[in-house]
Amino acid sequence: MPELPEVETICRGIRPHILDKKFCDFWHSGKQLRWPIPIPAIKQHLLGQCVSTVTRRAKYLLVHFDNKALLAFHFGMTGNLGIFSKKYPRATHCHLAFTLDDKKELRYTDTRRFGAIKVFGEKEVPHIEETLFGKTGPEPFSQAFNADYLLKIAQTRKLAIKPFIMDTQVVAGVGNIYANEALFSSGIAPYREVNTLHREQWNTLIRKIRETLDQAIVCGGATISDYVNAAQGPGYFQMHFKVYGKAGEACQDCGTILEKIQIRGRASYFCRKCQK
DNA sequence: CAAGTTACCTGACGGC
DNA sequence: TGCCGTCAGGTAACTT
Repeated sequence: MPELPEVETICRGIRPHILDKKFCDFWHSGKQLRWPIPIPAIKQHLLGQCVSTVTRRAKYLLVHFDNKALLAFHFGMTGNLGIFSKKYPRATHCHLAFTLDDKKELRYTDTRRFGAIKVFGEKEVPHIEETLFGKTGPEPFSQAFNADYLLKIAQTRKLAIKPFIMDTQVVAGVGNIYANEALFSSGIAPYREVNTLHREQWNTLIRKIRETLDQAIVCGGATISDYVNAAQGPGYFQMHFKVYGKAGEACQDCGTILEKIQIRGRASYFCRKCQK
């Protein structure tokens, strides 16, 4: 899916197009996403309302309305949002479309339908930090994501570092691609058990996770497979991966052939010499 | 409680 | 050409 940088890119891309616009009508495909599309809540809380802000939390994109209601999108593996002219035919896997008062449409597409859409009314919104994000860890750019925190939660666990940093309860927004990239940049092997990492390594990893995500956001989100940014163009620049998808190629730092292994069922790419 | 496995769904790709 | 297996950005419900 869109990992954090892609969600951030979609967020920044659609924000100027929907800010202060009214949600006048909607259409849906009738297909289920991870959960059913909440038709009654859309009618009750969103129609006739204007967008006040558009934000991101973890891998969720959040559309806030003047009546305090909230529309939350999760993109799963293949979800995306875009602004289209009403005349432009809907894509095959478009599952939800909102007509705005400028006659344009905000369209959600999702080939694999692993994504999710939730609506919260005014009375539910104050509780989403417990309901929607109750088990979600700190944002990677927040002060709460620090070495003390990681040392504390890692000391009793023997999990490999890669699934650990991909765990949304540990830190929000780091998926498979950027976990691989940040670990390479940190010189830490993906299978390294978390209770063996020292404070200095955690500090390096925190810094590299932030740098990796930040660079990807600057690049407009990675351009991979069917991901297209909210402006419907490719990422502004091709995000350059150092290890992801590069098994069999030479490490850019030492020339060793990069390897691919499975960790917890996820493809993990690394350099055996540079990462310990 | 931690950690491993499976399921959800479609499409692209490689081998035969 | 087509059939089959494998794999893909994520998450949550299972089991061990």
